[in-house]
Amino acid sequence: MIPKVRVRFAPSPTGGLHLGGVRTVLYNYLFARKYGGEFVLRIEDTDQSRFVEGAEDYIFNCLEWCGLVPDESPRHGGNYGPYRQSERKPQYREYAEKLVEKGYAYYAFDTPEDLEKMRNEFKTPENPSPQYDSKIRGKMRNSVTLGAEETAKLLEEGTRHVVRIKMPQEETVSFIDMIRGEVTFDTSLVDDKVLLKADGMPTYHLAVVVDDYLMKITHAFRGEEWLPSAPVHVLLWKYLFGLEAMPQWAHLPLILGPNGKLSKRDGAKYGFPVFAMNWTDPKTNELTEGFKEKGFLPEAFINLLALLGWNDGSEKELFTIEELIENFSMERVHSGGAKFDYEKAKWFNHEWIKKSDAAVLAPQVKQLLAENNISATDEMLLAVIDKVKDRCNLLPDFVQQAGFFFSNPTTWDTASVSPKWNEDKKNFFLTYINQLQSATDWSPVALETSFKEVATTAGIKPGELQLPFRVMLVGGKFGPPVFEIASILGKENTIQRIQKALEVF
RNA sequence: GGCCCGUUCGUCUAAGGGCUAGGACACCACCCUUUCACGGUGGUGAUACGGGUUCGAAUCCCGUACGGGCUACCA
Repeated sequence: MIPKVRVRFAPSPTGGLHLGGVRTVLYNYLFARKYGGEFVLRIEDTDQSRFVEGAEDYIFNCLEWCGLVPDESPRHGGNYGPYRQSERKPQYREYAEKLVEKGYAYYAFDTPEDLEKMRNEFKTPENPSPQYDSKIRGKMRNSVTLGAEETAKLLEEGTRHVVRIKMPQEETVSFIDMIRGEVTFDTSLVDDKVLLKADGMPTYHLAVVVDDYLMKITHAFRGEEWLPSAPVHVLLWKYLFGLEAMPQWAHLPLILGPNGKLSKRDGAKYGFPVFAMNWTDPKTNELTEGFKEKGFLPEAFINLLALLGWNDGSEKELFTIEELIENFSMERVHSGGAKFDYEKAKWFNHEWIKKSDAAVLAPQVKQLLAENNISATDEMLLAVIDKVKDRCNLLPDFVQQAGFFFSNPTTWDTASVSPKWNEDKKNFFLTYINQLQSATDWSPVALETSFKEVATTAGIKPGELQLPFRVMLVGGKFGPPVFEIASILGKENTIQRIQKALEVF
């Protein structure tokens, strides 16, 4: 029987959720949905010193906004809980001790000062960062050097200690990565990573293996930055549960910023967001803007992230989440890192705004307008959104593109009008107002027809009058075709705007 | 420094030995439009380098260069 696909996303709740994290969630989610499996969210909070208030709530909010809701999590429950590693603390020690018993790990009593001393002592230009490895192991205070008796005594006395994996000498560890194929490591070159910390909490290395096993994870996806420690995890699987039970790994390529790996600390300093949603650091109160607040649609955000490192082999670029689920495959994930291109990201959003129904956009647009003290009437709003959404890349663009429909201009781009403004043109508009007063057909076509008739009668080229007309109605040189604007504005408001502008020009 | 991963237009990528290396974003030009967009047409622009293997290499192998990641009792 083929086991049911189970995947997990395991963030540490230490701050904002960035692009790469969301993409990892997305690939997990797509994979789980595609194969009818389950998507688990596990909180990796084994480092209590890095606990950040509100970070877990924030992660859930981001996932909800993205529409990537887990099947199992601290919030959603499930049969493999608890889903916070801090709440699973007791069981890790058991596995760590089992490893020590079998000779695959050992107790180490070195203090942080001892470690620092060791690093300084062995640091050379050729080896700037000495590792606690098989060569150094024999020179430190641990159960390998101290012997059974002394070790037992220290343990008895409650001496602070950690458990380290004893990396074997000159063994080759390899595994098949779903994206990269076979990856090979020489164990002699990997250090004796700490598995259980002095406070009794596991490190990531122990926790990820134990929990993936206990939670019956079948496929483990994570960022490429984990590749160097993969041999440790493979060995732990071998020692503890057997390689047959190990999930299939896929190490996702990194998403790069202008200067390498996009990290949480980069915030918005590149001129584009890196977090899914606004994040305020509770300690410094520093706010980092998110894609949501910047005006991205979640569908667009998901779409652009999916295509950053993956494609379906065709030239299709716009995908709904359903289409992504159907077409996704880990084998088609590109192995090289991808530099994030904000211009293209905006293009994706533009495309999604264009294909979204006005009714879907309406609540958000209304909110945005309200924030700018413009109250939009519902009757007009849908028509307006349909007219202007082609020219909006980000949601806030609607403020400029749609705002003038609901509030009369208070400033006018007179610089574009004045140079060619004259009495004849003013008279034209006076005449046109009269014409409009008695108009019964208020369609764009009718408005344009009468506009041209009056212009021709006055002996002025209609084209020369359109720009002033636009500035009268809009305030500036932007917006949809001018007669469509007038049509939506209605008779009273259109005439009112012309009269007002005539006083200013 | 060591280890690991990677390398096709400026950017994201297609082409799993075989036509003039395709598409998208961005950029430029033209068309449409007497605003700005949308749309349409066209254009500039890439296989890092050197060796092999092969009738034939972007594709397979080796080396070099470059880029990235890791090198914590962080994840």
